[in-house]
This record gives sequence, C-alpha cells and structure tokens, in this order.
Amino acid sequence: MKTYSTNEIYSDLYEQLINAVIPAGSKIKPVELQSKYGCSTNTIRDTLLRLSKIGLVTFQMQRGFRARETSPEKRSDIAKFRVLLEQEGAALSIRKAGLDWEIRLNTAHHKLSHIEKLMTKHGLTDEHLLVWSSAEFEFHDALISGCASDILIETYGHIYAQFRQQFVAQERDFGANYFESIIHEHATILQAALARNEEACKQAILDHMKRNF
Amino acid sequence: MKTYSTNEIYSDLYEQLINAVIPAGSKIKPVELQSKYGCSTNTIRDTLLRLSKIGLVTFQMQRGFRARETSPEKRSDIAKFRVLLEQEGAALSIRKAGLDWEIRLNTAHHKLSHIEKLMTKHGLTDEHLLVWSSAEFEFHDALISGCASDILIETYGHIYAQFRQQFVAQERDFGANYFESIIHEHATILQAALARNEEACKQAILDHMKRNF
DNA sequence: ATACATGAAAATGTCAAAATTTTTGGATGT
DNA sequence: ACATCCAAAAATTTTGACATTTTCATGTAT
Repeated sequence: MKTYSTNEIYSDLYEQLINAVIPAGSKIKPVELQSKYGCSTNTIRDTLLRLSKIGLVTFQMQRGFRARETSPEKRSDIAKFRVLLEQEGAALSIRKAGLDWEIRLNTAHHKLSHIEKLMTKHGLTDEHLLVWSSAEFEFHDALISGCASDILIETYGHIYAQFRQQFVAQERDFGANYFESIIHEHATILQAALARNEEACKQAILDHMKRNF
Repeated sequence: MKTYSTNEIYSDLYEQLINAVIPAGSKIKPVELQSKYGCSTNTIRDTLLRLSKIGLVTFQMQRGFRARETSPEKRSDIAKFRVLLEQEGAALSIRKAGLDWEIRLNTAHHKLSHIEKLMTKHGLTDEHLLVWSSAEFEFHDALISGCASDILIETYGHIYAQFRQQFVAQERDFGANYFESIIHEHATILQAALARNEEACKQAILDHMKRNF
C-alpha cells in the first residue's frame, strides 16, 4: 500500500476536490481519510485547514470540514467574479507588461492549443482532461501574470480552483463543438492580448466565460 | 491570569495582527505564544492556519508562520485591489439592491460618522481607534453588501483586513485635517451610493483610497 | 403523529510527548 | 577574512491518547 507524504496528501485532496471526486458540499471526515493516507487524523485536519485557505474546503469550528457547496447561483457568482479579476489582470498586463510576458503567454497558449487539438482528435479521456485542466490554468495565469499585482494573482488562483470545483462536476456533456468553441475563444484572447487591445481582450474574456453565468 | 478559549485566541491574534502589535513580516512562533494563552502549541498552530486563510499570516511548510510582510509596493498593491473590489461591489449594489441596503448603509454611516465626530473633538485614543476601525469596516462592508456576490464580499473582507494590517502601522501621523478629509470622503461615497450614481460612487471610492497608492 | 428529552455513538478539538527538520554557532581548513 | 562542515539547539510536524461537543436513534409525553 502506498504511503503518502504530507505534501502528497495535500495534492491528492486538492485534485479530488478540483475534480469533484469529493463532491461539492459533502462532508469530509478526517477519521475516514486516515486509513487511506496512513497518518493521524490530526495531519488530515492540518491539511484540510490549508485547503480551506484556497476556498476548496469550508471549515466551521466544532462542525468540521466540507467540500465547498455548489448551486447554480454559486457557479454564476464565481464565474462572474473570475471575469472581473481576469479582465483587470489582463488589462493591467496589456498596459504594463513587456516582452517576457508576451513570450510566456504565447508559450502557454501553444501548449494548451496542442492539447486541445489532441482532444478533438482522440476524444477525451480523464487523463487528457487532467492535463488540459492544468494547461488551461497556465494560460489564464500567464494572461494576468504581467499585471504586477501579487494579490490579484494569488486571489485569481484561488478563484480559478473554486471555479473548477464548481463546474467540473457539472459540465460532463462536452457537446460536439464545445472544444471547437473553447479553442477559438482562447485564440481570440491571445490575439487581443498580443495586439495590446484592452477592450477587445476584456470582451474576449467575457465571451469565454459567458456560458457559465 | 486570564485563560483563553480557542476563539478568544483567534480574536486576540487577529487584533494584534490588524493593529500591527505583531509587526508585519515578523516571525510567529507557537512556542512563544503557548505560555501567554495557556494552551498547547498545536492549538496555536491550528489558529494560525485559520488566520492564514484571511491572509494576515503566511505559512510555509517546515518554516512556520509570519505576519504578512509589508513594503511600499505591497501597500500600493493591496490598496488598488481594494479599490477594484469595492468599486465593483458598490456598482452592483447600486444596480441591484433595494431599500434594505439603503437602510443598512445609512445606519452604518451614521455610526461611523458619530465616532468620527467624537474623534475630531477629543483627539484619538487607542480605544477610539479600535472602535473607529470596526465601524469603518462596517460602512464599507455595507456599501458592497447589496452586490449579491458572496465570493466578492468574502474576498473583500480578507483584503480589508490585510489593508489594515499594512497601513495601521504606517500611518501614525494622522495629520490635523486627516480625519476631516476622511469624514468628507465617506459622506461623498454615501451620497453617490444613495443617489444610485455608479460613476460618482466609483470615483468617490477611488478618491478615498488614492492617498494609499 | 409531533415534539421533546435522553443517552449512546460518532465526530471534533486539545494536549503533551516523540520524531523530524531547520537553524545556529563554533571549529576547521583554505 | 571566507567558506564549509559538524553537532547542538531550536523550531516545526506528527502522533496517539484523552476531553469535549455534536449527532443520531430511541423512548416518552403531549
């Protein structure tokens, strides 16, 4: 049986929450995870407190932990807030950032685009989805990475994670042209960003997220 | 000697961080707080992890805890981010909120205004400052409370706390007309909000925060 | 039936000690 | 003087046991 280091426990729980393996809203009991990870309940508690910083887990004194709840309203809320942060981050980047940013953004998009092409060809396995998910984050993270606001970037990371948690469970019906659309949207965002067109970029970000409102 | 419940430990540390009694950037060692609070190091650790959710405390594996660092850049960063959130929250409230919101906002401003008048008359004791601080938060919190975005309100709370942490230590020279200005700024925000004038309100929020950029 | 107590079982929180890791300060050699 | 290595000290993490609180099922009264 595999043994887990504390960091691995953290990562494992993180993934399970992001991918709704632990369903949104469900209770998380340290005692139950103890045997799986081969550690004391206290270590689990510790890890869950750290995850609550990101917002994937909610914590209440004397009531323990839960995977953050979900509902149509919450999904919409998160999606809109994500737009606010991403638009601001992108606009600031466009205004302030230099060549490094362009290169980073381009690289991230290239990776993402590569994976997206594979996915449309071969259909989507769970494994592909995991790679795509992390590539998608890297792209959006790169987009705002030139904004020179640590707190915005930090917060965006948390919100992005919550967004995934809220939607991954939901959106299992990736329609036929779902990925076609996404690919196009990402390309549009990239173009507007590199053209240093703030308004176009903001619009592209909004268009990318609209379906989730 | 006073004994502390866990919640009191949390509140006490919260206040000390907010008021920079624990200076920004300084190391926080559970062992040293243990005797003061009369509990195990583990309980302190637990509490510090919870505070790290708000961002008042930073945590690194194997390296323990620190009060979040400060620098001119960080202060500016936080202040600008606060403006972004508050402008959005206020604009949404103006657009969507009803009479309840207006009443809540009015009440909060009335309280704040009362304290501010006292402070200009009697000079500012530490105790006054504490009351003012919480009334000021309530006002700004009320301002955005009609936005119908839980995640925005939650995030704003964290950012406001960090803002306090960053600036309270700094701004000890409340100049003669400092509070005069503040009082006027709060009134301007209130007026614009109640007049349902989004742009004026955004501008007033910006003006209120500009000095901290 | 509904509402309300009761007590057992489960879950959560706290503790002090042990294990691990990092930091510190001095000795050694270049 | 400077860097490197080593051992002691300090700090952090993990553990298992114990204390407290909540939850849940059962029984009782209205």
